[in-house]
Amino acid sequence: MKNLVVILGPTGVGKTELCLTLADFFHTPIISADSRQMYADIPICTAAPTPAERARAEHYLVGNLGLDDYYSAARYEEDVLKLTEKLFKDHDILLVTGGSMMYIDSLCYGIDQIPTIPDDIRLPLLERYHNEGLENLVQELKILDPAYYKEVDRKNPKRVLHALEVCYLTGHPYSDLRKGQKAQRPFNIIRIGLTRPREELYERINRRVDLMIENGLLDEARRMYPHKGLNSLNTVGMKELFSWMDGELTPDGKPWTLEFAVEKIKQNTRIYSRKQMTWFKRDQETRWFNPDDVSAIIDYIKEKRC
RNA sequence: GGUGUCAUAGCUCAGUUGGUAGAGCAAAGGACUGAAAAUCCUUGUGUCCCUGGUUCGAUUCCCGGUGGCACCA
Repeated sequence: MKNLVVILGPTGVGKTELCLTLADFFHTPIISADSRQMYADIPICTAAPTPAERARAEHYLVGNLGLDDYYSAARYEEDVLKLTEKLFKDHDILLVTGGSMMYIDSLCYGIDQIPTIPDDIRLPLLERYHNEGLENLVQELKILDPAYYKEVDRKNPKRVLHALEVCYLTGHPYSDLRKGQKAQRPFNIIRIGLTRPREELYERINRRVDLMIENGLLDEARRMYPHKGLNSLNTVGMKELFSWMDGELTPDGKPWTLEFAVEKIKQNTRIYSRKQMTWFKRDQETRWFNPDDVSAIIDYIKEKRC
């Protein structure tokens, strides 16, 4: 039996460093579970493993996408399953690490088969949303998929729009395709969560943002600025710097300063880390550790591996 | 030193013609099935600067004090 060790946790907790240690100890490659580190052009912003770090272990799914490549949790599931099939030929243990909650869950538990929405369906709906507002579309969903209408967050445009997209594309209610069944994997999954006292985590996040600035985050943002509309750049660390470059106004009516933008990056990263914890906490199969407690983590992996 | 003005939530400020107060931001909690670092929801008790006075009742009016700011010396 093969083992997939999934190391998850909030941003900045110390996943990268721990995983390099584990990869060295167990002689395994590292598969990233980070939806933003996949984009090759924003390594500083996403705190992607550096060339030096990548030299210490084989890395997969880092810097493998262009800014306007389409990607999704479903593709991630598919890509990693293919990858593990190949890598398990030479390894009994593989490491997966990252903080993208939905990617990790789609890998561990599967995701329903729902077709990818082509632009000729997506774009007109988006336009209708901008012109007509959300309420019209919600009413339409009520007709096309009354079951989903009941449970969906009707104030969340992304949810409502996606449900409609699926209805239009397939001709069936979106809820018919939402099976929510847990997938069986041909390998043993060991889920390890990393956490720290909140104050400590926040300090690490703040420090890391300062380091990013020192390491050239501004240049990275300037290079990306021409593409700022892309989803891949709707990312903490880029969007705040774009706001600063655009001279956006703060709540009290003054233009953003660089200092303000940096504070916002820190703040939004902290908020993001909390959202990650909210998601991760509810999973019952995750065992939690402090990332500094390396020997306990190694012992746990040894105990759980098949 | 004199005159004026301000002092209310972690911050910026509303407000109460006298019946103990509310916005934005921050902060915290939550949701989450193909754009997820996205998107969305919920949560507001604080010596209303301090002492005294008037009043049934003062954060609100009055005297004094303290601190900030402005102007005059």
